[in-house]
Amino acid sequence: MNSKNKNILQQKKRENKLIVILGPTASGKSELAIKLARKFNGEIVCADSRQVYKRMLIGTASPAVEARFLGSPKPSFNSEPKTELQQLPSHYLFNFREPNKPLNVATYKKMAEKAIKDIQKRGKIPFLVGGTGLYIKAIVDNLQFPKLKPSPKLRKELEQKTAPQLFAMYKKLDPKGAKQIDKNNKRRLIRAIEVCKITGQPFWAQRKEATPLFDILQIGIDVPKPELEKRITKRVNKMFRQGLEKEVKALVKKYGWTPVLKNTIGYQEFQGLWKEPSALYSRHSVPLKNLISLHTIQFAKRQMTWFKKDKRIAWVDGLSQARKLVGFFNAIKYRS
RNA sequence: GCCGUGGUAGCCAAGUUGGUCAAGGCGAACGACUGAAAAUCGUUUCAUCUCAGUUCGAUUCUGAGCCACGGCA
Repeated sequence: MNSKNKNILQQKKRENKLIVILGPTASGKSELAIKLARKFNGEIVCADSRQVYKRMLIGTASPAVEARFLGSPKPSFNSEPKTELQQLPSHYLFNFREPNKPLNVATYKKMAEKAIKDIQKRGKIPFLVGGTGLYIKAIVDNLQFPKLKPSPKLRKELEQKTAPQLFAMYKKLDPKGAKQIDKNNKRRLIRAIEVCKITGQPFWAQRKEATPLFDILQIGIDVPKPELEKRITKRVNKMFRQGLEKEVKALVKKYGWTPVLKNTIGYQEFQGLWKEPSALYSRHSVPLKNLISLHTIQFAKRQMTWFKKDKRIAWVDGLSQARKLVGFFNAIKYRS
């Protein structure tokens, strides 16, 4: 290979970088991402299945609460000095989707890839930041989803059946897959049946990865469990102070209890609590806070279970990050 | 002090007309995960208040004690 080609290759590789910052909730991902992005001329792409939604800022600890770079609605966040705001890196895929229009992995993947490429084209470094394991995996491993949209009709029909019935159905359609599938998990069974029925092919054969589109470094933030739990409790308290209850009420008023709201920690817990409008805060806030903290802690555990499997992740303890990152960034800094 | 009710896992809670008893839920630990993923699902873990009596056998029946709750004083 001559040196010219080599150069082009190298150039290409540089243009292809993607840095992923992941970890459980409340581990400090956003903060780290903003710092790094500032330092290395980067921009941030959301990898969080809840921060994509509009008006769900406080309960998802969206970075849009701290700063208004995405035009978050209320003037209460307005007090940040302008210079601070201007220094904030651009954020993509935050706070953009209506909570009554659920986003899913496949759609997310398309959007995120587009955003990443766009950032790269402009010579900046994309930082993919979030805690949704599947969303990150979709990008990192370039997951190829079966090419069909979910069919609400079929799903509704299947929803009526019991898990054993669904399993029997699936077994007929895809005997191989049936051996591996989680046979009590209706949600998975329904999807698997859906794919088989519509495509006429076994579901298992359609779970594919492709070569990654990017040159990726995954950085995980590892916080010891007791400390993480403390941070979570503290953050839940903060959410209430910031007006979580108001936020939830406004959402419910506008959209009703949509699936997204019912499936989000920090929101779902409010269901059925507003019989007398004004009484809530003092009466329920303690048990409510505890419940939300508990669910968040359990969620963090699930996130870690997912992330721990991926041996490519470089774990940092939140302080020694810089050192571990230097090597990776050298190539990029070199460039300009 | 008297009367009543009750004491089953870290918490809530079933049941045994006496038979290797010990459901379930929450929690906890661990895990899975390809178009709902902050979702969904799996595995494991832990118990009969104490002492005595009746009995082949007591978690169940009897008595005493301790504790909790409610009522009356």
